[in-house]
Amino acid sequence: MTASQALHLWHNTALKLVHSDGPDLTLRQMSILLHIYLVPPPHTVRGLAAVLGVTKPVITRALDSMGSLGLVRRTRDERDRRNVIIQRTVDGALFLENLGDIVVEEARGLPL
Amino acid sequence: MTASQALHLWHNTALKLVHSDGPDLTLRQMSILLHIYLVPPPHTVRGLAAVLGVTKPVITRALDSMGSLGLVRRTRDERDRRNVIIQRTVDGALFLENLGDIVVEEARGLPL
DNA sequence: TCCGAATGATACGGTAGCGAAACAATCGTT
DNA sequence: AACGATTGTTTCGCTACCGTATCATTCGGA
Repeated sequence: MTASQALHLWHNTALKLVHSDGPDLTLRQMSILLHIYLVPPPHTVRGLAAVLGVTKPVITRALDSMGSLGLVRRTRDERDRRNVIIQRTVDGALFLENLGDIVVEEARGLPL
Repeated sequence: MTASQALHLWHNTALKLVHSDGPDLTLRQMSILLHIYLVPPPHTVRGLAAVLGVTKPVITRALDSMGSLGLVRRTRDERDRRNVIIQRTVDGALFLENLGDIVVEEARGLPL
């Protein structure tokens, strides 16, 4: 894959995401969501903050937003009640499934 | 490319963008920037609004933001002074060059 | 039991985005 | 010259995000 192809792929995919009337996630929110769904659990606020290199309130806010969108769910860790375990949802999985399909589709139609 | 690979590609790239202390562009801003640099000129506010499917103030605001970041430049169209021509800059080209390199690099290291 | 450490949430002031509507400048036509 | 159409910008009220600092809860060891 060349740099030019990569930019066209990013361009076409971003454009489709803008066109779709789905939720309008920040780059950070997108990163968090992808991390939760692609990396084996458990996921905590502190862990995500470390991985993303951002402060904890950023994670809390992102979980608030995506939680009210139904993309993610919070549960207390019963073994250490200070922790919050972030869990996947059906809607979140569908959302990312759709994203993956868009990327694949755009990659297929790329100029050589 | 499989959907899983696509998601990993998106994940790794988004993560690198979050880590980098570069400008934090919205998905819409990213779309606009890519369009300006990948599609032959001329580019106008109205044209971009139509392509993105958003209102004109969205484009004006995005150009304000990215203009002050040096990623984009505005010029009056002297043949029809109602139009504003959006032009590329060296910094904008460098920014996207870097993005392309990140995507290519991440695509290379993808799990099979 | 008590006290420091750790985790996540909240408060605060500031910035930036949004859509809808109104505005200013310019053009083309009459 | 005058008028309507077109283009881009601005304004308005609103929502959401940011980092810093602080708070509440919980844990674990002295």
